[in-house]
Amino acid sequence: PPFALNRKKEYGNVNAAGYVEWLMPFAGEIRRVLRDDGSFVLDLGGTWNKGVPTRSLYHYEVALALTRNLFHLAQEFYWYNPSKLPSPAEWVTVRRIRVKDAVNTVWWFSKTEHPDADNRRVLTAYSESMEKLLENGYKAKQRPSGWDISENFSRRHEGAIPPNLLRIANTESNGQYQRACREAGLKVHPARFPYGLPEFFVRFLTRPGETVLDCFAGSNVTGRVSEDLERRWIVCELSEEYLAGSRFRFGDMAAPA
DNA sequence: ATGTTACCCGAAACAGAATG
DNA sequence: CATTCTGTTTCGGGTAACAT
Repeated sequence: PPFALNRKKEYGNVNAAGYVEWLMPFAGEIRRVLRDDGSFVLDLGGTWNKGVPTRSLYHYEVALALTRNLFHLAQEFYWYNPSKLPSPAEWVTVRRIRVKDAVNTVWWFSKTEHPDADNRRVLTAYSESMEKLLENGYKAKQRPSGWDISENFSRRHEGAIPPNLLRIANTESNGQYQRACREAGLKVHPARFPYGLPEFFVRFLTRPGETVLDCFAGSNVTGRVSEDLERRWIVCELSEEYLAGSRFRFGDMAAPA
């Protein structure tokens, strides 16, 4: 959904005060259509209290409200976008009393305590040092921190289990969607997901043939990802112009209706 | 009193082209 | 094929000046 930014984007943002009240009706409907073992993933960027260099707690208020009686919090993730600009400028680059804000919280909610999930679908390559460790062997013993590390630790699996910090740069500049929008004179959506973000959660939390819903679709990266991963998908978007542009993600180069 | 616009400030990543 | 270069992108904030 749109974040509670002080500087509004062209699609219009909601203020931090009242954000929970605004979001709750959507959350209720999402719960209604969600399978019992389904997941609800919510990407919420942070924001600042107007006029002062202190942080709003609105995204935590959202999490508290949603876990009161609608959802369980399965896990929280952080999307780290290393290519974020050093902003907000007033506090970060002018007065230099804060550092740049480069993570979004991504809340993973579920209807029951055991949503369908499998981290073997999102394994990553082993790090260089883990590769060395697997090559040279590993001495099983109790570590100083108290961890009991067994021989099993030197077994090579299919890959490394990812952390809940997702490092995904958002720098795409010349994709099919952007080029086609420019040619057609349609506005490029000003806040798109990098492909890898929805990809991670669709892989992790759904299986082929299952259905993904994005009710704040924007330029429909989620739909494109779901299509590629052979999931069924349904998206909603308020702006017909963004929806028209999103058709370019599917090779539909005809002038959108 | 309230809304609008211009201005200011700056770091890193990455795709794709060019070069070695 | 590996490296280097080029162009483009990124869910901002306050403030001053001006308009309604």
